[in-house]
Amino acid sequence: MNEKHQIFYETSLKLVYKKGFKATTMRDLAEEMGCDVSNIYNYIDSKQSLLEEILFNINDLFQEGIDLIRCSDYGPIDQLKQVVRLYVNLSIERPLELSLLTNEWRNLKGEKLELFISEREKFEHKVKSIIREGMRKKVLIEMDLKLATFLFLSALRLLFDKYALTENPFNKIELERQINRYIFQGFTNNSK
Amino acid sequence: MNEKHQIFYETSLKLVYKKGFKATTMRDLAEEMGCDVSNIYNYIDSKQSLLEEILFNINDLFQEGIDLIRCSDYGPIDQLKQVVRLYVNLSIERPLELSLLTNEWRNLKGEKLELFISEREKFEHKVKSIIREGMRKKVLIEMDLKLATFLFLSALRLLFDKYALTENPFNKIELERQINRYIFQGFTNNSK
DNA sequence: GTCTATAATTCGATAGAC
DNA sequence: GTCTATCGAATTATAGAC
Repeated sequence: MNEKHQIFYETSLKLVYKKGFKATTMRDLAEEMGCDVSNIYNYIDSKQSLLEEILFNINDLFQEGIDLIRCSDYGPIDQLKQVVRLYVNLSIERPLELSLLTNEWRNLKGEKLELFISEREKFEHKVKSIIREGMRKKVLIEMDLKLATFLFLSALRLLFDKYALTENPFNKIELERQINRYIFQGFTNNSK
Repeated sequence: MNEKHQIFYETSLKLVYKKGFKATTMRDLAEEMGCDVSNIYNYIDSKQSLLEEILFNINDLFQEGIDLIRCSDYGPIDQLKQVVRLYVNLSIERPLELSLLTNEWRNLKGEKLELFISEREKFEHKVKSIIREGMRKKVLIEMDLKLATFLFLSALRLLFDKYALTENPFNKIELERQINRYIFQGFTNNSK
């Protein structure tokens, strides 16, 4: 990936985030790059391959992250806190890619779509296995495993929205601390 | 809205949910309806107006719901539990519309897009005011108000995904109970 | 690498006969 | 309400000159 490709990659990210993949035309990309439509095909093979590149790049970071966490010596709760950290870090550092990951994957086609879905399930399954272990050890509350995995991940999955465009009031450490307290201790104040 | 319009409306919902609004063509809709493309314009004015109708219909249900909750006599936590119930009910009864609400609103244009965004902010503001009151009364934990609102809503916002396609293991009451416990008491088991 | 020009297709929408 | 036929615009992508 040379320099021009890199510039094109980041320009594409911004535009697709803003307008959506389907609504972003090659002409839009060319205008944003300040070149002709035909030049874009020097950097990529097709519009479709651009989406594939973006989505599988960011997917790789999640898969690497969760694998590192799972082979660590931490207990279930600390492993889940590492998952929180993974999402916080990527949401801050790569908010646009995370947005496309949740909003644009339906635009993949054929075997790429199937591959993506299976990767997504693989990731969820790994998180689920941590939660299952936490329930088995009684450090997490007993509840439907699938629902628990969904609830735990849902807050993290939309986190990018707070960082993709809006300025943010506090630093990464404080954000992580508040999210962890909300998730693990709950919303109700029991300190009284 | 006559009967044919109703059938078309529901057919559109399924197709747009499955393929996305941009990727769903008038020809796709016609094929699914078993009629010609030109017939569709007997039921709607344009493809764009179809999206507007769907999104503002479901938006109205949320606005009515949150307004009813806010003018009730319940305390902050019970009002938030009513918000959970609102999402659970709509996620079960109208999962496709909820999916479009979160995934397709970017495809609105001009003043309709602006209107939608302002409606969305209005709803969030109302939820936020309940949470603010809960923090003031010390029944909710002290934390950044914006982050708290985001975390509370994020789990509810993606709930439709569990009901749009997948079969589900437990009933509405049990689902609501488990979500409430997760949100308000937290993920950690403190019963020991 | 960059442009002009254009192919080949698909899109939303309409006119007009029945 | 339903069809046939089609318009005009927009789309992705390519060929070929420089």
